[in-house]
Amino acid sequence: MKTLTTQDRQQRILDTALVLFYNSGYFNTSVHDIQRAADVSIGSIYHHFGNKQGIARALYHDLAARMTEAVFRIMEENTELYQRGRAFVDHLFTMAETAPAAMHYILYARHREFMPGEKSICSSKPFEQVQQMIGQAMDQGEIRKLNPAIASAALFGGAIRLIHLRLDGVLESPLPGYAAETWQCAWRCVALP
Amino acid sequence: MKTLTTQDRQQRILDTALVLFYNSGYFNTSVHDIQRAADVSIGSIYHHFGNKQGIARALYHDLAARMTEAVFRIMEENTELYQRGRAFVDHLFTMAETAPAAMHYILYARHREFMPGEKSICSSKPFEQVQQMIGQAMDQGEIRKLNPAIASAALFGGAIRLIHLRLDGVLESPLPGYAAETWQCAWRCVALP
DNA sequence: GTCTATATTTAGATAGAC
DNA sequence: GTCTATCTAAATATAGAC
Repeated sequence: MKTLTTQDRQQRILDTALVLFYNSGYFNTSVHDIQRAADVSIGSIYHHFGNKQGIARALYHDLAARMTEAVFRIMEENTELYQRGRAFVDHLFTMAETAPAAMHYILYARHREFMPGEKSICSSKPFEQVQQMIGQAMDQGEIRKLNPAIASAALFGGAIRLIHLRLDGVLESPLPGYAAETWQCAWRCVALP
Repeated sequence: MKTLTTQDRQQRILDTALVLFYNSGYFNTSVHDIQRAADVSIGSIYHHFGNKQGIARALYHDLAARMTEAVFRIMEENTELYQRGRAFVDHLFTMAETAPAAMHYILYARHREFMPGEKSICSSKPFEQVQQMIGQAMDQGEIRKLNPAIASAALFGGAIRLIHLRLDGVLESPLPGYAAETWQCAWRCVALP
């Protein structure tokens, strides 16, 4: 075995918690479960995260930050909404396959139930970026003028729905195979006449 | 005060539990909370529902049955997917306003976390009815040929997304006002060229 | 069927040695 | 910073009178 740095330890606690939350849910996972699975002492967990909520919050901020970064990168690498949205769907679908626990935690978890005071993922940074992106495209005449909420729901609601189905085990094939058709489909909602 | 029949009592337990689950979540609601809020003894609850899961299951079956009935009625009253889907969106949006707790419980709750063995809402009766409805419209040439999962996600993913936003407090206006535009938008995804 | 009182278990959290 | 041992509160569930 090798010795762990403090950072490694913290990360391992988070990684382990994420998987347990994914498999059993936040409330069915005890701090003792995390301690056992991460092979770390319970004292260590409380030292770093204060309490169980602290673990949830740390995870939330980590994953939200990563998502923000991804959206930012996508917006830099593409100029039009059509390309950007497509890249975003690709990103989400890929992530759902490679990091299902993380995807689940971001999209699914009833955060309010265990992180009171934390603002909903729908009001968070990456979500706002996407809204902004759509508003811009509307102003520039790339897409139809629509209620912004309806436009974003129409553009990404289908993809999100498919992710839910996949994470629920209803879809058997990997999501990336659906990305092209999903996006073409969604685009029709907002495309100019 | 008036005396309650056994049925009234059971229903009141369920109604109370639903609201508490909506406000605080299943795991943050204790059986004692339900007992207190419903003004019923804890013995009564255990007598009727066996355990806490029993309450959740009874609620689930009740609400799923009501949803199945609604879908069935909509299918009877309309013949084409365009009308049926529109009526379904209306139904969902109205229900989200008049019975948010019920809507939340159906759409949102992580049922697997507290009702192991129960099949996901996505594999349940009303969901299958909708899938069938779409398949039929595809066969009859009312809509484009698409992967069925993508088609249903495209048609109703946007509406579901808006319901989530509304229940999360992100949308301030009542949903029914969005129904027409939402459905017109969604329909473009599947409309013939 | 309904009630109160109680048993049992387990969770979250802390103390204090190292 | 990490650990073990322990405390305390609360939740699910049961027993048994009415």
